[in-house]
Amino acid sequence: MSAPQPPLTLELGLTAAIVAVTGDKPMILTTRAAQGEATLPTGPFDPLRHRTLELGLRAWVDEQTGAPLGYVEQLYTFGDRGRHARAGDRDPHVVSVGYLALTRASAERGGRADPLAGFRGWYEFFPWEDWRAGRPADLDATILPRLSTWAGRDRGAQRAERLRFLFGLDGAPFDEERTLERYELLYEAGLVEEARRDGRTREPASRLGEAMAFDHRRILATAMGRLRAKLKYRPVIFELMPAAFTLTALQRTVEAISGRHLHKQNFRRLVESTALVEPTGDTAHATGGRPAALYRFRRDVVAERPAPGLRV
Amino acid sequence: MSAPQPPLTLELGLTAAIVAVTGDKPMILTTRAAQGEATLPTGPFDPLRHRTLELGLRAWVDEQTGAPLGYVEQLYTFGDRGRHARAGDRDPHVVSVGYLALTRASAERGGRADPLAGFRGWYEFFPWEDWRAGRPADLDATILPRLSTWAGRDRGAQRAERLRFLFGLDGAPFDEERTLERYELLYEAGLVEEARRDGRTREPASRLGEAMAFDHRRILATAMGRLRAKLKYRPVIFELMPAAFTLTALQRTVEAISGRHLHKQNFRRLVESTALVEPTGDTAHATGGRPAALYRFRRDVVAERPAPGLRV
DNA sequence: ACAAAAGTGTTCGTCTTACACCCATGC
DNA sequence: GCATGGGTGTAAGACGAACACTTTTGT
Repeated sequence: MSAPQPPLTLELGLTAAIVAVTGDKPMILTTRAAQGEATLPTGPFDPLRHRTLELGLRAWVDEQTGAPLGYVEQLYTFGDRGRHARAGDRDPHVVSVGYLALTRASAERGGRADPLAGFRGWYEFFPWEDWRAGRPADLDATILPRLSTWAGRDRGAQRAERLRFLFGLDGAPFDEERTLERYELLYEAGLVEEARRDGRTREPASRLGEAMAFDHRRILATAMGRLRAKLKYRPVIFELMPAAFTLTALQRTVEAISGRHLHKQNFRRLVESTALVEPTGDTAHATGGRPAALYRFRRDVVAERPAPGLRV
Repeated sequence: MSAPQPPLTLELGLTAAIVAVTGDKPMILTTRAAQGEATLPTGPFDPLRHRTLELGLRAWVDEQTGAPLGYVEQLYTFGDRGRHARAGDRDPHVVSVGYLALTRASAERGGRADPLAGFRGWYEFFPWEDWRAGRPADLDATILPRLSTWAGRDRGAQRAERLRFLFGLDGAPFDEERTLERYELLYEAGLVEEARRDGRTREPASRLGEAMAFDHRRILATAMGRLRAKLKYRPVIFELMPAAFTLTALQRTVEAISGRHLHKQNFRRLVESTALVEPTGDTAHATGGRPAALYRFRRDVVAERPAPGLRV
């Protein structure tokens, strides 16, 4: 910490976006930095203890949160931690590897849970990504007016076209997978708190969703987009479901993740066509109304074979 | 190098799969390790000199090979360099970040080219991935018989089903994007040289494509799969084309990358529907036959907007 | 019996796939 | 004038999107 002997140490950090769904709410495991901003759980990679990056990640997530991770996928490696390292820097340069991990909501409380950690709804950080009840209110109220001003400062129509394309304006289809691109557009336009913090803009502060520390909201955006895309070609949704579930519950979960409303009949036909589930024989007696048949995921079908997802 | 003072240093290596296409041959830039096996070009990441990983990559590739990189995309970060680091290891632990990069074949020869470096056809390393002239001959001759034996040693039918699915057996469609999964299956089955080298098998040697040093063939497989997938939703193919090209040349390039034969008429309609190209007005007078109209990529359409690819 | 949620059958339009033919040039 | 590759129109089929209605329970 004092002697600047080796030129610069390199440290590898692992940052995880740990996702669960409760009811119709997609959740993300966060902790809280000193400044009060939410952070994603982060741990160091120690090559002495762990053979691979993923094993290292599983180990410290288990130690710190007790959340048993199901599916884990590497997202991206970030080498630029905000600023450029300079000769003479005594802090080690941190390279961080972002991960997406899925866990079941019921298993939320492990033994040794970090008291600061907790699951939060991910749309609190990305209110413009929830289109389940149609176009989000925030969008027309605050986001689009300010984005239009920003796009207007562009000589060509490139910004305007990008805006139209990414936010599904005048007839353009909304592509829910482009979460990261939307976040980056808002960052460029100086409308998210992170852009102010990084000194990229002088725009007045605006609460466009809650900010996160470092570039963690960017990592979360990457995770959301990746998960939304993955749903369609891999059966990862079942990592978020309990052992037995109704088809409506499955649909609610897919809707929660993808942020869009789905057609009930088409969804059911789709699920049936994939043959990924089978009835357990039991029924769930809901609050009021007809009881629903319970299904389970046919793990055997997928075990060793690349299996399809739900192309919603 | 002698005193084991800091517990273990971590080093970050950048490994690039640099792709070009000449005529109908997809090429990969390789160099040669001491043992004679081909390697992908690799360089260290120095956080003092470069702000981001990608800038670091571009810098040393430019220095060493003179190849001007167009599109660059991060693939994956590998933490396990074959074996587990142990306390007392004096070598720094190397974590490597794999990249896919595209360059134009014509620009192949830069100034300060490494004499050992050169472009090689990528199907020399992956003969089973070239389905342009129908199912590859090697497949039925040597690969499938040995894989069938391997699958037969499985009590369930999981291996057999996976085999059927990945290699497009009896009616199953061949999915050209699953390059990595096919390579990993061959590795598991002990049929590639790398599996023998890692001590994973006692199978007799077999020349199933040329082997590469370290896990470089695995990185190349990742790059191939990613590029094949990317073609379909981003206009990256034009990074491999000269400024002006005929539609047939474009089709040959797409076919070279994706490893499949395409329908001429459908390909043309597809290209037209995307509006990604426009005629230059000139024609190319080929060896024999009707001259072909030349086209150029409409860079303006894509400049700032997420644009579609060629969904072949 | 009535509300509330589960569950199903059918039609319509678009997008993909395939086939067969004509055109312009060099030798 | 014929071989060679360039270029196009049209029909059949597959797939996804939208629709409205019946069924079964709890209160």
